[in-house]
Amino acid sequence: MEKDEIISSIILELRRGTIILSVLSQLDLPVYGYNLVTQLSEKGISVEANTLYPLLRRLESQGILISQWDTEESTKPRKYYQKTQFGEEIYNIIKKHWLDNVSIINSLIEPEVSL
Amino acid sequence: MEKDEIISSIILELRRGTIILSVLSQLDLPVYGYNLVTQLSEKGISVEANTLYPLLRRLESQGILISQWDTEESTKPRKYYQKTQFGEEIYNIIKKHWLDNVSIINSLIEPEVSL
DNA sequence: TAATATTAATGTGTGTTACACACTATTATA
DNA sequence: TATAATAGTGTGTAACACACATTAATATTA
Repeated sequence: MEKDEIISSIILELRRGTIILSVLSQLDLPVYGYNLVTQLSEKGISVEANTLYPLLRRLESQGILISQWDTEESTKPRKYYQKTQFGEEIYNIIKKHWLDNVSIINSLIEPEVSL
Repeated sequence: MEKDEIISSIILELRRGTIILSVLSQLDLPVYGYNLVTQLSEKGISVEANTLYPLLRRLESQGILISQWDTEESTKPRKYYQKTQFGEEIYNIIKKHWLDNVSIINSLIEPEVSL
């Protein structure tokens, strides 16, 4: 296994799990999948479309999101997702976990934070 | 799937990947596995021993760590791990990725950061 | 003191889960 | 007619949890 492979596999694991957080953060208003990809990409988070679509479906099956087809517009049919109230609840919980975890890890990797 | 299951599975994914970072952060000096578990636990990171041991071996097989048995002491034999120079390099790279990623995600989940 | 339980320390094996990657499919638009 | 927009499926991989095994030292109790 080469250096680049090693690094990218570790980076992959690092990003893993944070995708849900990123996605949920964008769903205050209804957004469709393809738009999420570009939107997140613009903000520095690169998510594969073929990762995102199953993720959205999974979150919907868990009751975190609901979706609605929009076939009215003069464009390809789009499936808009938004958080349910349950999803909002979940989002706040994992957001807290994230922030806690970040501060713990940051204190581990940068012991000379203070002053 | 119940609420608690959903949450803990998401949290699991969130923690996943950060374990390597946490572990590497503790290996400036040689440390043995069991000690890592307790040490990280004290600092707020709970890692299962049966997660850690394979992880350490994996990192060693990738050249990130080297190990050395200590059978001299009047205790059970301990396998001490420390970063190689390559490991140090990798650590710095993924640390940077982590910090970048954290700031991106934090800006996503807390749009009202400034001032 | 002897017997036993607990802690310290490392290890293996299996199942689950999410992500990447490759692919298909359809409709607008350039 | 080709490319972008939009959604989907299927397979492989890799890491983690969980359960279990093993040995040696220490603590507890008989």
